[in-house]
Amino acid sequence: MQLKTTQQTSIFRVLDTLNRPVTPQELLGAASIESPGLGLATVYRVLKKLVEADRVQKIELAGVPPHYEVQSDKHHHFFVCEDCQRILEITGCPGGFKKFLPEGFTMTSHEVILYGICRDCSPLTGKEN
Amino acid sequence: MQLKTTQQTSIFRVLDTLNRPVTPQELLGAASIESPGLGLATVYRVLKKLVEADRVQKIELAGVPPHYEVQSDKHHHFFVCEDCQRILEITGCPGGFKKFLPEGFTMTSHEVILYGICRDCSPLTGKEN
DNA sequence: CGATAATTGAGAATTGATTCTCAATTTTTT
DNA sequence: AAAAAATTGAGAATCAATTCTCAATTATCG
Repeated sequence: MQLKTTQQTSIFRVLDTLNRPVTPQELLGAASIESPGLGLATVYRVLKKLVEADRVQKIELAGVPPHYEVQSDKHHHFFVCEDCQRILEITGCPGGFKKFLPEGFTMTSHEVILYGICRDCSPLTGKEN
Repeated sequence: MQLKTTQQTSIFRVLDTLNRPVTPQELLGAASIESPGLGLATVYRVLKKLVEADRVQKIELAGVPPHYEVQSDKHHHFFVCEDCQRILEITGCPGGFKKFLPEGFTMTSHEVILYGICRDCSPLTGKEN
């Protein structure tokens, strides 16, 4: 997929710059600065094509609405802040999950999600304190 | 929460008997055998109360609709069959996730989801073969 | 340049999960 | 058993995420 219009370019660039999973709404807000008047429908349209082209990944985790982020090539997992609801990519993985599979089962992939409080929301280090 | 009516009893008993995460629709189908005419609204009503009473857990995993299962006291994770979409509880956990947390972050819980093909859907051992 | 095709924004429509409404039925209380 | 309270089923309503519709705008081609 080639990015032709101003809107498409803005959406992808902003997503790439943010460099973390964001909701379509968040993306609309951020990309609207570059592309005033941008509509949510366009954000969804472009995201859909980018996902199909495998340039963007849709991330669905329990407890938070779907997020999108630029496709990353390296194996990673996620951290969800229970306070601000932000998602952060985590690098690193303990691995060795296959041994937990029941007999006869095959594993093609796995996901690890850590829940907790991020630095910004922590009472000791947070921006609010 | 005490189970008073036939419907409530059936819903909980069937859920307990199935002993795996199921969708409200699946539960409706199974419990309808014991309680003919059972309605989906009642299934949701009872599930909601059971969840509030901590006797049932709502399980939300990416790619599949919400499932419900009787509360289990032991730490566990899930396996999602990419073919039949069934969810299976997995016991065991590698642990040691905290070391992947960025500085200043706190972890309160974690989730591990294994995706793959279950035994029944496997071409070698599946029931269809 | 002028026609045709593609894209966009706004809001309506859709989708899937869940909740609400309300009359009918069942249960509980007295 | 009569009255009051709770529960139920069916379908309407809601809710959040996403898609569709359509007229207006923009881009592309000959």
